[in-house]
Parts: sequence; structure tokens; C-alpha cells
Amino acid sequence: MGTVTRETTLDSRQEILRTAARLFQEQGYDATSMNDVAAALKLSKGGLYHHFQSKDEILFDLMNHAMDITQERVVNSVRGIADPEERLRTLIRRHIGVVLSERDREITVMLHENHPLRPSLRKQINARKKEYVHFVEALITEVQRARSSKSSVTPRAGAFALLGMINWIYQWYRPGGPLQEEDLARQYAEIFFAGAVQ
Amino acid sequence: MGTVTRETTLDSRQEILRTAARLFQEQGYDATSMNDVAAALKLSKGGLYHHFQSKDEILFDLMNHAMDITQERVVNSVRGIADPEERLRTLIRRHIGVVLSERDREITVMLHENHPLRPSLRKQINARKKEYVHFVEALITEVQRARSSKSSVTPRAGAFALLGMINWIYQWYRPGGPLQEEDLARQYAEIFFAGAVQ
DNA sequence: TAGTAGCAACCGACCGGTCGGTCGGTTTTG
DNA sequence: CAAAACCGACCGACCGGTCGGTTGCTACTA
Repeated sequence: MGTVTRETTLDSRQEILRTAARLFQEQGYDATSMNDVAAALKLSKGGLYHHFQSKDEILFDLMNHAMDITQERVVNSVRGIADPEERLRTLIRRHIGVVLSERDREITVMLHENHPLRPSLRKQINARKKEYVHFVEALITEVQRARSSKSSVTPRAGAFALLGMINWIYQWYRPGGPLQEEDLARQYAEIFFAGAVQ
Repeated sequence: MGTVTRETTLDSRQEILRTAARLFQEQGYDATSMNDVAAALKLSKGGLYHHFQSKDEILFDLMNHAMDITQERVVNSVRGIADPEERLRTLIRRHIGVVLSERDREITVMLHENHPLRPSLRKQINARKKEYVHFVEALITEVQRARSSKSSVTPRAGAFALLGMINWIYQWYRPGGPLQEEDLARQYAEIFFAGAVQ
């Protein structure tokens, strides 16, 4: 049936995206050639171009997929939590989980590779990123209100600081190291809620 | 005199480094060709190669210079402050100042371009980065001790969180925007010392 | 059920262009 | 006049991308 064919095609694209994500993360986008991607998939370059029209398209799809994952696994999954504080704590945990996930390397690629994308495509990704920042910002506003916070930290600066410390993790975190994901999430939440030296 | 000649040469190298830093920051390292760098200096590629042996060497010198700046303008400049808390607050302010400095674009290049450098050179840069992390870590330890802090945040996680939120700034900060450097530094310090929703 | 039409998947040779880097010779300068 | 600074033509390698042709599976038919 046509349906079966479509599914196969989608699977191929997904597998290509996952492999490309791995290579892009390991070597960088520019340093990874389409030949590299094809070879890693045991494909010729021509075969690879049967599935994607350009290197751009792979990166763009990759980043969109990364935003889909963030939307599902972070945003949507905390929407049901009533208490704002608990919602923010869970968001921190989930966001860290996504950044550290071995499976979803698309996220770190999206975090790192800003320049290579054509301006029109980059704008679309940036719009989705901004949407996420605003979500976090609104959540921080809620938490401050619920706590009758007297902090002079604006939700905007707070959101950037929080996302900064989380999104930077990929720069230094090594899975085998002493700092485990759960512990890291707990400490980062504590820093954001009460500071690091209180 | 030899000295004069040497000085001239050094000036040329510095100017090349500054121009290269600007281009690398604007377009990315891989996307910037040696021709681009040469042209921006009104030089031919051959002329450029009279001053540097390779593109690698430029990037390596750039990053080393970035670490020199950090060492001078952040580390050395806070060493004289006796009170640990004030020392850390000043470090935050100075570090943000360096990241946002228009003149020192080397820093954001160093923060962003990790992959392109050959492993042997990259290790040297990473060693200097680690040194800085340890400095911050030790300072956080001191502040916690001085405050008799009961925080369960380890100095190591605290250092990574702090450096993360600061080093991420270049990803979103636009000089013309509403958030000014002084204000940003104050808010980030507050977050780190007391949290964002206290 | 054997045969076949059709099509997605794939190959590999190839293209124009650009890259980092080289080199022999010329200009500038102290 | 020596040496540093610089030029511009050039090199081999590799880049992203193309294309005509082949393979192999699947759906349909006689």
C-alpha cells in the first residue's frame, strides 16, 4: 500500500537525521561533509540526496525536530502541573534531561550551530526558540507572584540565566563523570530558587 | 633596530587577530576563508601567510589571547579584593564585561568554536579554561565558608552554573537592547547569591 | 502463480567552485 | 642594500550538488 511506502520513507529520513545529528555533534556541521553522512549510513552521496535536497534541509529538519522534542518532553509535559513552583522545578529537570539525552543529539546541534542556516530558515528556528523563552519567562513570573517574591530579578533576565546555565551543560558534561543527571538537576534548581551560597 | 621591527611585526599580528576575531564571530570560523581575512585587511592571501603559518595558528593565538584577557581583566583584577563575597560579585561583573566587550571578540570565538582546533592545540586551551573554572570554584568555596552556607550546591556545580549563564549571554544579547550591562550583572549576581524568586 | 509494469531507492562518475596553503618574484622600508 | 612585507598566480584536495542509469520490491494482471 502507499501508506507502507510513506512510512518507510519517513523512517529513512529519521535515521538519516539521527546519524547526521551524531556526526554534526561530534565534528561540527561545517566539518562534516555529505559524504561523511552518506558513508556512515552505508549509502552513496547520490543515494543520500534522494532523501534530502540539501545539507541545509538536513540541518533545518534536525533543528525543527529538536524543537518538537523540547515542546513534547518539556513544555507539554509540565503544562498539567498546577503548582507553579513544582511546574518550574519539573521543567528544569526535564530540560536538563533532554540536553543530556544520548538519543536526542539534535538539541545540542541546535544549540551550537547558529550560523550555517540560511537567514530565512534561521528565522523560523529562532521564532520557535523565542516562543520557548517566553514560556519560561511567563512561568517565572507566575512563581514570583505565587511566592510574593521581592526579587529585583526580572523574569526575562531570570529566563535567560536559567536557560543559559542549562544550555551550557553540553559544553562540559561528560556522561561518565561524577555529576549525575538527577543530582545536577537538583542543584541547578536550588541555585535558581535560592542561590548557590545561601 | 631589531626591537622596532619586532614591535611592528607584533602589531601586525595583533591587527590580524582582531580582524579575524571579528570575522570569525560574525560568520563562524569554518565559513570564513583566509581570503576573507586577507581582504578585510586589504592584504593578499600570500601577504597574510607571511604573518601566520596556518588558519589553525590564527585561531589558536586568538583563543590564547582571549584567555590572556580573561586572566588580566577578570582573575588578576579581583585577586586584590579581600572580602570573598565582594570578590565574587566583582568577578561576575568583570566576566560579563569581557563577554560583552565590543573590542574583545576573541572571547566569544573561543566560547563557540571548539571543534576546529587540532586536538593537541585544543588541549592547551582546555587546560587554561579548566584553570579558570577551578579559580571560580575555589572562590565559591570561600564565599560559602564565609557565609556559613548550608547550601547543598557544590562549588563545582555552582561554578558550572555561573559560568554557563554568563558564557551563554553572547547567544542572545544585543547591545542596543533594553537590558544594559550594569543591570544584567546586578541581576545575575542576585540570582547566584539569592535565587531569582526569593 | 508466473510474469511484468512501475517506482522508490540507490549508485558512481562527474561538475563547477572554493578551500587552505605554496612559491617565486617584486615592492617597501629602516 | 638587506631584510621584511607583500603580491598574485597557482596547486591538489575536497566541497555541495547533479544526473543518467541500475537495482530490487510491490502491486497488479492474465
